[in-house]
Amino acid sequence: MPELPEVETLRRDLLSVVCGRRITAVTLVEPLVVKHPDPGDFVRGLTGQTIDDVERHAKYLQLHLRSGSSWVVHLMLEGQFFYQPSGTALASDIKLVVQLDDGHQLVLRDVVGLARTFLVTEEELDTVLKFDALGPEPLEPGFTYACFLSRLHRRTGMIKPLLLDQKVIAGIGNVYADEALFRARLHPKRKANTLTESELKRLYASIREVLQEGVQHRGTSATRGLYRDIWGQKGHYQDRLAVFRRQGKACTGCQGNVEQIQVGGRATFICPSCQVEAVPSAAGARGR
DNA sequence: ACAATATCCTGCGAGC
DNA sequence: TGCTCGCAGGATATTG
Repeated sequence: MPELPEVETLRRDLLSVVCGRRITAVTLVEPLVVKHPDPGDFVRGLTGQTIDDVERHAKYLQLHLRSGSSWVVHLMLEGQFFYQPSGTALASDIKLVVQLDDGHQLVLRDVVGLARTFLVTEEELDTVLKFDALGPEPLEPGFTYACFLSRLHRRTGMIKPLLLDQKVIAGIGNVYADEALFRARLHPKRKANTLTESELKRLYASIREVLQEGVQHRGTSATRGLYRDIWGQKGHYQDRLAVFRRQGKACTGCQGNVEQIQVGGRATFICPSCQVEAVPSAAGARGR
């Protein structure tokens, strides 16, 4: 499941190869992956376009086209996006093949069938994709501690589901939410409005750290559907995970073992001794 | 407005 | 062995 670090890795690699490339042909194998506009208009609109830039918004990849429109891809749980020589034998579950004028093809693959793609105008980025509703980018300079606090202001829900909410903060998924909460020594079921100032500071720093490290190590390939980069290579952050999918294994910070629990309907991994659910009783637990 | 839950989809592991 | 069942999980819709 590609999250911010994985999609950011895809973005950077893509940027290095597709800028200025013209799309010479589009083969839509599975029309259901196109959510906007209708499949025919998608193929006609994409064909002949030149790619000028690649951006990321939360877990969306946005390929800017010279027309001013954008080709947007969301990989959801198991989507893969490859850049490979044209004519490379196609794997199973290929949804879309886009030929470029450099003798390469961009391939969208997805076993589960939840990945989705769009061709949108500048205006439709907000009306169709709701980009304007996305929370702040946690690795951007604008994501200050004050910004982080404002996103959690008066929120009463459990902290982990809030971290997963793309409208609260953009780009965090199940892997990095668990890693950030472990690093901050916070139980995922803690209510946001019960977090103390020191806890909030720890969480803010931890979110940035785990995402930065994830990017540095080119993402995590430990999950179902194995994340791969545009060349088909794995990331390396799975070797550094402290809790995610490490149930039964030794905690990296104490003598205990990692456990798996359910939080908000999601599999969640914690060290029960490092991450206690109780609210600290000492002073400083001012509500937010 | 917010919180909580169901739904989508397919492969896979557990259990019988 | 082969079947069923439940789970995985990001985004979205729905319900409270």
